[in-house]
Amino acid sequence: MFNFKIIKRDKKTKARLGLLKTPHGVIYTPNLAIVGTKGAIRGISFEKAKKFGAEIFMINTFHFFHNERYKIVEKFGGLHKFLNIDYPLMTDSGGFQVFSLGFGMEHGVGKIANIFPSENKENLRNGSKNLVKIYDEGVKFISPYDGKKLFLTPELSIKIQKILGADIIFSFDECTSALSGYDYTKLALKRTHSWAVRCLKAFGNNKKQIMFGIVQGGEYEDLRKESAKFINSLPFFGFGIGGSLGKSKKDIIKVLNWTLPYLDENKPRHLLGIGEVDDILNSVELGIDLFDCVIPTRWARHGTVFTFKGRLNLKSSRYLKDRKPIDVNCHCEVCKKYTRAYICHLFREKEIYAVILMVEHNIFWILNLFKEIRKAIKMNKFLEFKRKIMNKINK
RNA sequence: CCAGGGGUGGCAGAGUGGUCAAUUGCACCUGGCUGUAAACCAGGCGCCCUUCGUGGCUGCGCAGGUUCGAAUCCUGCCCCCUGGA
Repeated sequence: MFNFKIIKRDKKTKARLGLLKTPHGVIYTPNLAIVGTKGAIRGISFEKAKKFGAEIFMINTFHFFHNERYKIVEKFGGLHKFLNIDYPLMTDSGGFQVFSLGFGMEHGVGKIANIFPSENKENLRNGSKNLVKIYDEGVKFISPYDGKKLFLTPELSIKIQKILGADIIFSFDECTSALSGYDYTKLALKRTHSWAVRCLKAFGNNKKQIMFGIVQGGEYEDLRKESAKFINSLPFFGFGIGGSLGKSKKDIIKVLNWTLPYLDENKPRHLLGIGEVDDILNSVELGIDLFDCVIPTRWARHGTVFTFKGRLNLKSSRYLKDRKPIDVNCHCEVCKKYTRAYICHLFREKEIYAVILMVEHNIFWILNLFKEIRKAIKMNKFLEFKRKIMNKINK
C-alpha cells in the first residue's frame, strides 16, 4: 500500500526526485504538504489546492486532542471521511506544540530563533508565559484556547493519530528552542528518542498508515548526528527533521549537513515546518523530499505575497495605484485577473476576499515552485534553477 | 431671546492648575512572521535639528488676563448641541 521510490538523482547535488505511494494517492517529491491544522486550509479549499498541484496535506493532532474532537472524527471514521476528501494526509504529532506553547512562548522565538546581539528584539513576540511542563512520561499542557489541563503522551498521540487515520503520521517528539543550551537539548533528545521507541510500540503492526520518526538535536553537531543515527536505526518508514534549526538560515544548512548523511537514503525525508523559498531550495539541494509550512497561508493573511522578485508586502498603500498583477510571471487566476491596487485596497479595507485572493496566489505560486524544482532535477539542472531563483529573490 | 451642556492632535474620546507633546481606540507609516496561541504581533505616529537630547519651537475654538506655572482658573468674543418662549 505504501512505497517510496527515488526516480532520479540530480548529478551535481543531492537533490532527488521521488515517488511516494499512499492508499489515497501518489506524491511526487520534492513536494510541500499544505497545512490545514484544524482540518481546513485557511483561505482555500482542499480541492482548489489539489488542483494547483498539492498532493498531500498536514493536519495537527494537538488541535483535535485539546477539545477531544478526535472522538467526533472517530465516529465519522477518520479525517478522510470527516473532511470528505480522499487525498493523502499527514498528521503532526503535537510535538510542535510542546515547543510553540512552551519554550517558544517563553523565549519569544520561533523555530529559527533569529536572535543576534546586533539585532533588535522589538519584533519578537512577547515571551514569559509557558503553558507546558515536560516529563519523561509525557507533556502537561494548559490549553491556550480554554485553559484546560491536558496530558499528552507518545502513546496517546499515536492512538489519536490512528483514529484520525492520516496516511502518514509523525512520532511524538520534543521540539526544542534555540535558546535552550546544550545540556537541556541533550536531555530533551534522550527523551525524544525514548518517545520514538514508545511511538513505534504503540503504532504496532499498522498497515493503514506509515510513521516518520523525528530527528532532533537542536543546533548541536554531535546531538544531530547521534539523533540521526538513532532514529535511522528504528523501523520508521521515513524521517522528519525537526526542532530548533538554529539561530539563522545558515544553521538550517548546517543541521541538514550533519543529519542527512546518517539517514537511509532510500527513505523519505521531511523537513518539518520549513517553507521560505531560499530555505526550500537549499534543503532540496541537500536531499530533502518533503516540506510543510504555514507561510503561504499566514503571509497571505498578513498581507504578504510571493513573487519571483521576493516577497511583496501588499498591505502598504504604495500599491494602491499599482496596476500590475501580484507577480507578472505567475500564471494563477489571481494574477491573470486582478491588480495589486485592487487586492491592496481590499486588504486595507479588511475585506476577507483580499486574503482569499492572496492565499490562492501564494498556494499556487509555491506549488508551482515545487513543480519547477522537480522539472529542474529531472533535467539535471537543479543548481542552475536554484541560482536563478536565488538571484531574483535576494533583492 | 432665555435655560442648560459643549468646543482637545486625521477621526472618536480621556484629562479639568505642575508628573501633559497630552490616556485610549480607530486611521496612518515601518517592520516581523518557517511541524498555525497568528485575518496576528512589534515599533512609530505635532514641527525642527548633519549634534536625536532631562534639546528647541508650536499646541487643547479665538483674544486677553490671573499665576513661578494654564488644555485645566477668570473676562470677552465666535461656534455647536438640547430644552423652553
